[in-house]
Amino acid sequence: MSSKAATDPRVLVSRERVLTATLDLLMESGLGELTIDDISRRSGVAKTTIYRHWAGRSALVIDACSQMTDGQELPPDTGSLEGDLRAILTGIADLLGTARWSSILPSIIDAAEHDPEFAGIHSRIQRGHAAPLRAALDRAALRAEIPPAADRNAIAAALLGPLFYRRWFSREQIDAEFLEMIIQSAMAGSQRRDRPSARRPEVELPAGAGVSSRL
Amino acid sequence: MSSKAATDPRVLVSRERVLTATLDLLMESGLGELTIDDISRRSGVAKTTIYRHWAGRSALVIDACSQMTDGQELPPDTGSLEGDLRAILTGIADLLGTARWSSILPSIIDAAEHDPEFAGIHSRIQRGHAAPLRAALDRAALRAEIPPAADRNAIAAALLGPLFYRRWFSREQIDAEFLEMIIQSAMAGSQRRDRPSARRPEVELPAGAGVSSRL
DNA sequence: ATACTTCGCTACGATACCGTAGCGTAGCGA
DNA sequence: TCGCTACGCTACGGTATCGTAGCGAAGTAT
Repeated sequence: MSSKAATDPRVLVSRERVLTATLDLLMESGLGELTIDDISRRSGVAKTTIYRHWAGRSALVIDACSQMTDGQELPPDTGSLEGDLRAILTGIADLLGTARWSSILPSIIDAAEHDPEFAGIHSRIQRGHAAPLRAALDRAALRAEIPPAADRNAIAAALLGPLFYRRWFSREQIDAEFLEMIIQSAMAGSQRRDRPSARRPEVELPAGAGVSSRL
Repeated sequence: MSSKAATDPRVLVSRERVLTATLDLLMESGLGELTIDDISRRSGVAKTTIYRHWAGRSALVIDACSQMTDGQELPPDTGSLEGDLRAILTGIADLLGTARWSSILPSIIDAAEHDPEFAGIHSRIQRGHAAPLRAALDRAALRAEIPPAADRNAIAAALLGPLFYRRWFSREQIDAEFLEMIIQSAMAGSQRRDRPSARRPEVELPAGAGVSSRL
């Protein structure tokens, strides 16, 4: 009773086979097509065993998605903002082309739009791959490469947004020139901008241009 | 036989009620939860009637999504690139906060990831809201506000990407300061960049940083 | 008025997925 | 070796959704 952590190797292999099968199916067919029976067939694990470990489809999917952020590499520190950005964005561009999560994330985002539990998962994933970028921007602020009052969330959006846009919206190729252009743009744009909350309480938009935040 | 276009008012109202109910349900619960029975209940149109007009769920959803791009307004021409961008991005930010499609698009993007038919729909929608921006960039190129050889697709990504990122990825507020920062960044970044295809045939990336395009 | 079309309704059969129960087997730990 | 645990398997009952058939009522056009 002291440790609920599974030590029995049979449990571990069952869990792993199910989770990987879930991610595979999620990548191939999306969240809408995902069924427990398919997972059972694909993983070779009996459906009853799956229900012994997870309460249902929802719990399983959440579990699988949650551990999708594992295996993160530490952010590099090249000594300059430009070098950091180039390294980080190149890595992300790489993931966008190959990694499982670039196929799965749309399902999670869609689910997050309607289900608060998935919104939480997505929020964690989101913070996950923005973290190296935030760290690099913090270092750059310390080195005074960007104004300390600069809105780093906005800069992160200016950097990551275009990449994601190309992967999921315009479906265009991401090449080195594109990355370079994005980096130069963001660095130029970060020079004269203040973080709003540091100066004024809040700025109202003319015509409700805000997003009704669900989280 | 000359005109398949429905003139019978009963057909028209049936079609419209079904389509709007479909979009409503799509917005509320997403594509994964959408069923014909729900659409029938919500619209008040009998299920059999729905099947008289559409071959199945897929055809109906595609039809509904296709006409989501209608009602597009003409892009303004303020005379300067900066003015055009401000007007266009403000409008998009507005839509992101209120319009139906900002809730539905994630479902379409997710479906596009696995279904080529949805990929086509998404492609059309995508071109739809990038069109005013492209027109503005073309005008700016004619006025030599940006280099004629500038990669306008990349600039569009640098402008739209951050907005979409805030709406669906980071789920942060989009305020006027953010828009201004994005506009300034993109305009600065657009000054020294060439359109790759206009100079060299194609550039290979060092480490497969490209997106395996499905379309 | 009358012929034609469309609709709503009920009732189906078929299929798929859910989640559970029971039983025998095989692997694990002491 | 010997309990204990987890597993696979089969078989369920329940539910939801699909897509279709048939019929009478209501609307449309001429």
